[in-house]
Amino acid sequence: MSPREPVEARPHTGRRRNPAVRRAVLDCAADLLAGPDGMAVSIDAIARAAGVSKHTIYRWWPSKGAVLLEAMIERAQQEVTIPDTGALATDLEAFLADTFRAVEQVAHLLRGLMAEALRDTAAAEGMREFIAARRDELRGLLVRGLARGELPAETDLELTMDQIYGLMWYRLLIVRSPLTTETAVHLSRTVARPGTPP
Amino acid sequence: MSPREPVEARPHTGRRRNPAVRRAVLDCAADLLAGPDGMAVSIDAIARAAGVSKHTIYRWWPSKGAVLLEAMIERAQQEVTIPDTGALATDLEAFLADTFRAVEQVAHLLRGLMAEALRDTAAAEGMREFIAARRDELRGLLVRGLARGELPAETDLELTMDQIYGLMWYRLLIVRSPLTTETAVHLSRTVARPGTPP
Amino acid sequence: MSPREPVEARPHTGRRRNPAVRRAVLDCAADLLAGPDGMAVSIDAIARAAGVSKHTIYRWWPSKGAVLLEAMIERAQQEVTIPDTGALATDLEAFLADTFRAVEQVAHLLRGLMAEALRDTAAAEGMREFIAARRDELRGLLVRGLARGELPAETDLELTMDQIYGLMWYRLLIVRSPLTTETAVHLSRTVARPGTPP
Amino acid sequence: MSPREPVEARPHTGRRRNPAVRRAVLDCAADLLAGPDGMAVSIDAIARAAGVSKHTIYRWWPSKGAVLLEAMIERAQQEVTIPDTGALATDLEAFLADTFRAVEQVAHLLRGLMAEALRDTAAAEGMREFIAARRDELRGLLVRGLARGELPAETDLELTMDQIYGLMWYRLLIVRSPLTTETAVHLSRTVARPGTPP
DNA sequence: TGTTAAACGAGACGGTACGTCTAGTCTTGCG
DNA sequence: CGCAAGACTAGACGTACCGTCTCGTTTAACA
Repeated sequence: MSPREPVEARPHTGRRRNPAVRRAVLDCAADLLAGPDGMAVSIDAIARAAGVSKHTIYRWWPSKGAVLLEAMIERAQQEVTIPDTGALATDLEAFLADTFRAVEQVAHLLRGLMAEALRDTAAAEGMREFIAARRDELRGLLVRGLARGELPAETDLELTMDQIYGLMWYRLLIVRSPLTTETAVHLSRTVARPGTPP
Repeated sequence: MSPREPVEARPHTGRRRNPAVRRAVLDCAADLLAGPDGMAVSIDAIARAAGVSKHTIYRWWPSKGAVLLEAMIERAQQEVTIPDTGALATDLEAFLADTFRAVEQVAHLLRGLMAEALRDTAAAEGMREFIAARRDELRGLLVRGLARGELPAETDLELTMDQIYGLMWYRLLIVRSPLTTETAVHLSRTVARPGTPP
Repeated sequence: MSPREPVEARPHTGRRRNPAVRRAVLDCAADLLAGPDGMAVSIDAIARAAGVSKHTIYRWWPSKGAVLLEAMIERAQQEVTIPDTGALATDLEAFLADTFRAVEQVAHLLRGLMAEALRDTAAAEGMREFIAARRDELRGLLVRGLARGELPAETDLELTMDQIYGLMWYRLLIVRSPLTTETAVHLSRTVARPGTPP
Repeated sequence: MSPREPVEARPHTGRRRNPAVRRAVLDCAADLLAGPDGMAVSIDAIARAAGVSKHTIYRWWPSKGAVLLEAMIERAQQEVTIPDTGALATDLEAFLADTFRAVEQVAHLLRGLMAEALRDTAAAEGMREFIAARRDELRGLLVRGLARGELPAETDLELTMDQIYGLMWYRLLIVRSPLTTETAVHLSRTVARPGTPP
């Protein structure tokens, strides 16, 4: 990611919220987090980088965490498609590969967001909501697989998901090892043993 | 945890490092984190609570993260014994139950430590070291099980461990659901399927 | 002064300046200054109280100081009559009593205006003009008295006026003691010693 | 007044308040007020100029007004001596000349302080205290003159002082005409008519 | 009768200051 | 020397106000 030019030439929009401002803030927040001193980005720094008044940031976002959350969501928006081919093993593999790819791209953001969420309750809540939504997608996938008998009947879905997302966050936040397509393959196999019958 | 009396009556030890100071700092740090406004404890607050000079803290620890790390280690020291009965399923179950119990007791500390580690590289490094040590214990357990054929030969141990510790941290940091003995039982079963042969 | 209703029902006047707007702004500015947190009234507060857009205020007045100045002038307009009975002592007394009465009524405004004038050169200039006009009235009075020999021939008129208006502002801004009719009487006597000959 | 070097090389004093810091703050505050954009000096600007943390300023002074007040007091400290030769006319003249000279030197400070006092009640209170002390000095002088019969027996001392100090502040804040030794002479004559008998 | 020009409300925006907070460094003086 | 006390710098936090801007609506004046 290039160092992003000083934002300029952003015509006023009068009494309407200026979308360019929103863009600039979210982009700069994301970029700064990805930057060299990434961890710990200040609102002042974002405001300065985006050529935006601090006041404007606080007008639209209640806290730093909220800015990072929205920046992350926007960047992660690149559609993790939810496959449904009828075979859990392949669906899960595709879903995870896709998810991991998306997550790796916003790894910096996610770390910064987490740092915020660990101090700011509101940020934590927002993050949990986002996570819950994503979790629902995976649950749907697994439920279908379970219904088709592609998972042991006694499988504890929540536990399974905790293992999957747990591994993801663990690598992201703590050990910082990469989340590759290969990881997705291996992981989906431990969950949906491929030989499991129809 | 009771609100811990104001530390007092700590006689000088002259030119020797005063162990009581170390104790007071670590204890107060841990207690404050567990307290009502837990997240985000300041060095000033710790110093005040411990009746200790900030300077003294910085003489012995390089940063806030280091204090929290050591506090956590001390508290977690309550010996997670590493069982070796010859049966992976039961050993793993015992180990995880023990680990989860210990972790739940220092959950606040771990969250505070993580918040620090996400900003302070040094703290992160210290934490990773501690985590690696703990991981080695689990690896030993699994390796023995693998050697006895209690795990599928093709099992990727690192991935398995990422799943286990991932789940643990995921619940700790993000979803904040409890890590019970039951969790340990279920989890160890998904890893070492009890019926798996010798 | 009653808390002044929320301004409402002010029909548009199209491309003509709306006199009701001017009224509302000046009245609200004056009232807010007289209010409990009087010192330091913001344009936003005036706009809100007057139910007027900030833009409208800045269309008609160049700065906050200008608004306060005009508000003060309007309120002070209650005609300080310039007596000319032929006797300086009584004329001066009447003039001062009248002036003091008027000034006491806009004391809040004058303090607020002064606060502004001490920061904003333009406001200061406007205020000086107003003051100079009022000063001219007093000068006329004194000049006539001097011509009639009711003042010592060597009297320095400017110094005398500085003493009179100085006392007034001094009490207004600094010691905040009241400017009563009695003050006017005493003051006019020290200036135009009543026994002074014809 | 020269632009005052960037303050530097100010050795720590440990747990003792650093007098050099106090000096730097007061000096820079005074200098900035005297500077080209004199009116409206910010705490940030003072801190920057003095090479001092804002926090340090707020540790020792409760508000901007308090800083300006102390800066003014320090600068005005250049001992207005209180003469007592036994002749009111000459004593008063000397006192006023001295006072006016001192006041002219801190005119900028006094204006800035007044601007603050008109918004900040606490600053106003502090200023009033200082003014009252100075007023007491003058009162002593006049009381002695009155006792010696150098003033008309019916003279209202407070009114007289209001006229004197009123003129001073009026010129300082409003008309901005200079307070010269000549002013002192004229003024003292209107108060203590030189020919007034023993 | 339409068209245009200005007044107006709403309120976003950049800039700048406020006063508070924390991390981490430093010095004094006691024991 | 170890330590308590606490001053100090750096810089982030979130709030407030100023004066400028643009939008969309409303009416009066002009074509």
